[in-house]
Amino acid sequence: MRLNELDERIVRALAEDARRSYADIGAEVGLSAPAVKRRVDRLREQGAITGFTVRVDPAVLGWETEGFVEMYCRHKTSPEDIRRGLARYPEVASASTVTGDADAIVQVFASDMRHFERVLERIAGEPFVERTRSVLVLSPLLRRYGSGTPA
Amino acid sequence: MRLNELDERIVRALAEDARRSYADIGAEVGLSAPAVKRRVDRLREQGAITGFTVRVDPAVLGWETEGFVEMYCRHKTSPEDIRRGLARYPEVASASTVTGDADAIVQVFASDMRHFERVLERIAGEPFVERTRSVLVLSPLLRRYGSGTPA
DNA sequence: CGTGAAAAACTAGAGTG
DNA sequence: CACTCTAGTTTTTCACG
Repeated sequence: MRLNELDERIVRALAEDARRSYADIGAEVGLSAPAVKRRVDRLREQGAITGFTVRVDPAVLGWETEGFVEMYCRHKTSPEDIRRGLARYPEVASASTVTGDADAIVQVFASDMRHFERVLERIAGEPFVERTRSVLVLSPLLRRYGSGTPA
Repeated sequence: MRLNELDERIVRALAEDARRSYADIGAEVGLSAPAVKRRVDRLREQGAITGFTVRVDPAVLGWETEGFVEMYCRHKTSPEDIRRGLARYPEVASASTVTGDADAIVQVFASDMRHFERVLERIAGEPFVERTRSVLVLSPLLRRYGSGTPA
């Protein structure tokens, strides 16, 4: 599915500021407020827009420690198994299956090193996990588009 | 800076749905709508909340190909050099310096494989880059908290 | 899609503990 | 100082053309 130009401009406006009024966005793209709302509603129904969220400074919420965990899984582990297993961790901000040696890359936020270690141990103990390899984030350089901050 | 419990619950509510009304959030945390608004305003002033954004299915916006690029940099490359160098790429959603062999991990979104390859070549050609190693995302399993989608 | 009216939400100000 | 209450304003929402 692709969006037409109008939908894309609306999404772009919302990405910059999701609390702008429909009338305001409409003035920018050349539509009335109800027309903008109708399109946003439709985009939500179609799953193009999956929600609205807030961009937060991670440190302020106490998520001081961030890392990436490469997961090596047992044979015959399905992506859905991994997803279900990881969904239970609030510390997991994102996870994807990937090409290369590892099966998945998991982005983890923790309050401190001890917390990170504890999460890592629990993940490594999941039945579908063979082993893990992780790197810690030293400093986040760039974090655009509201990228991954736990709540 | 740390937040008190009330602020944290408000932020958590907004992270789930940034368009919930103040009154609605207030009912959950035990405050009136104006009280919630005042706290949100203050959090924005303090920089704890940096904005509101929309969660979008990347594929719908034409970002079909995602990958992680490990960067190995020349000696004496500062984090700030890396940041400045990568900030010019709209395809770069996030970048962090990390522990381990590589110096930085960069998350890249591209429209397709050819586009991804082109971006990778340009990044590898940056003067501060020695070599890169990249993995492609096969399927995104989990993407919470508005995690990294280009606009 | 736009218009216009009703309902809801926002927000500034005043008053209270 | 932070809250609630109140009231005016703006925004959202929906029916209709």
